[in-house]
Amino acid sequence: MDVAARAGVSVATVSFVVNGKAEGRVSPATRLRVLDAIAALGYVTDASARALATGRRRQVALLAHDMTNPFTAQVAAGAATGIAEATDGTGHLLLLLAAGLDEPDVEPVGAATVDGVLINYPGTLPAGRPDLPVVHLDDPAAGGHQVSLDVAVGARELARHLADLGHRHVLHLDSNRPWSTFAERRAAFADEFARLVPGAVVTDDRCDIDLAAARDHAAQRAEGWQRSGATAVVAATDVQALGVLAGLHGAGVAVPGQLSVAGFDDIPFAEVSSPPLTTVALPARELGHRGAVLLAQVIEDPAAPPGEPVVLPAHLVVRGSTGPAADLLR
Amino acid sequence: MDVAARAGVSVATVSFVVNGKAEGRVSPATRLRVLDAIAALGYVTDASARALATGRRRQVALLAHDMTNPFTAQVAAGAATGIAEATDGTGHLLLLLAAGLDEPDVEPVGAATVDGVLINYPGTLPAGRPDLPVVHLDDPAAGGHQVSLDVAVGARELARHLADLGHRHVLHLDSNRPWSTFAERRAAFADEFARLVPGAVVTDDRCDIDLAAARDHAAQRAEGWQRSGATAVVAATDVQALGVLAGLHGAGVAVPGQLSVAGFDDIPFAEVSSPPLTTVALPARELGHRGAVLLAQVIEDPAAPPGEPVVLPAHLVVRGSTGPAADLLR
DNA sequence: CTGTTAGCGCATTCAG
DNA sequence: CTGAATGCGCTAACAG
Repeated sequence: MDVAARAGVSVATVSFVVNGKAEGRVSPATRLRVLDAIAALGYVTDASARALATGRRRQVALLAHDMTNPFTAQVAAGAATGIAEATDGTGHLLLLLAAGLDEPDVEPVGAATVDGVLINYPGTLPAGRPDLPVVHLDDPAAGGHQVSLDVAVGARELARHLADLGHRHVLHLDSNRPWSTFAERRAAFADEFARLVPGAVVTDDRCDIDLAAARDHAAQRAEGWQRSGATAVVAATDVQALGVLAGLHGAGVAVPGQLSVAGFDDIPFAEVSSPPLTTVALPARELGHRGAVLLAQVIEDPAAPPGEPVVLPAHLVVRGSTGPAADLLR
Repeated sequence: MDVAARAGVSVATVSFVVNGKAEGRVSPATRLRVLDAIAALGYVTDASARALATGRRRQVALLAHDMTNPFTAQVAAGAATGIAEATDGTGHLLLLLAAGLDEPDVEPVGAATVDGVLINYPGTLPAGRPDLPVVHLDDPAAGGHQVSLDVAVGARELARHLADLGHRHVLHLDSNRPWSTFAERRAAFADEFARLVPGAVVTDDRCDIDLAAARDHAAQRAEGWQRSGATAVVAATDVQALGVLAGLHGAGVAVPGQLSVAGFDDIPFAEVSSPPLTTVALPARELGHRGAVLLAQVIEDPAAPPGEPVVLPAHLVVRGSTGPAADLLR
């Protein structure tokens, strides 16, 4: 290092001040001299070299299926602040392993590029590094460290809400992805709904988690749904629910007049649709945040056993897209 | 390496087959033997060590202001596919330097963690590494390598569209960020509008690029806007336009009956709002994609001069939020 | 076609 | 309190 030369000290000394371990090792005077030299030379420590020497990559990855999805984006934002906060000073970076809707590229995880992984893509687990710190996000079926959402509570609130409004037949529009969180949403809703209203019927349908897909699907099925006697549709995600809203609007179906609509997530756009969407709010940002903090701990102490999974509350947010069952009005 | 030992070869040989440079150097037989050993031992090459040895980090960063913004998310998605495609096999990773609305953390760029940077955050430039490959996204004011959007063309189309509908007074809701792309949007629109309609008036207003902020702003100003004689509002971004739509709806203002609304970007949600948003479509995904491809080239050959900036076309998409000027109907 | 060797830039012992 | 030496795991010349 020429920084050492310029300051007239050894590389070790420079290393100490750079890493904040100068305390009790380096005299304040030389420390300042080193700092000056660093500033003068515009020296920046090489992350790769440091990683090689320490074994810490100072990077964590977020594995998700689609950054373009508002929910995922919120999780990412939360994870970013969380990891920054938890490793204050050490500064871990967030590596996004989520591009399009297709399989994410897990190779970098194997390539020892990261110290840990946040997984919000159920079923996708990094191979080749069995002891890599991992925390699962909203994947109750996964083992190990995880932070989840209590979707069941919200789903039950939604069931009660619709029951109170006089609905007896609801169409459940599920996602095409076989993830446990979706199974849980459906089960909790259907069970509670059946418990609450005698003779309740929940019809199942499904489509991709995609605005356009949901819109087209709804536009096409709108008439069928109504003919079947359904007075409300509950979508597995807000993206789908908003698509449904658009599809129904296009088909001339009044919401909530003829059909009530609700979703899960409470993404920002849910608040500004017309009508505003009734939805089970899931704390995406906090999910990411808590997950990152947990991951930082696991990285710190990989040996620690999983412990109780963190469970974040979900609750129903009632807005304008749900109203009295249409058949009551006839 | 124990892989070398297990295969009975030297580390160099292993390195060759791992890096696909075995052609003409290693016999197919030993190559297979090495591959077997790798598989058996579950060996993965250490990215840090490789980076240290080669000087290539195999990572690029995307500097943006808010991953939660749909436009940014699309840019990121495009960049991810672009970088993957451009470096096929070499596989660069995408590092996201964008969390909340606050200043992104540029430190990693300085820490030599990346081979290059994609900047979609005008004004923010990585310090300390003057020769780092950089490509600017949609920042016409920036020098060097860049891929931009021809927002002016779209803005003029929008001006013509509103002029044709009989609008003479439009309120322009700008962003609070002093970025050249926004200045260009406003200028191109206002100039063309003034050229097209005699006595045209464009009133300026502004608010944050935030759904809730725009909604509240619109709800509060709705009456004032109308009293001022404005018959249309053009927002700098779709996020703001959608917020305005919600705010006006809440205030009981009919769109496009009393006030027409238009934006810029054509984010996915613009298509499903009610009414669907008329907007100047900006190819966000391609912006990211092309930017990544360009960056890969610059990384490949840093000495090459910038050349002509890539300019992507923007065009108006007319949907339901714009209609005849209200004063014509009176 | 394959093995040997010298760093890449830094953090960390161990002596001084 | 400070300096010199060692190695992290890998790649790229260079020999053989």
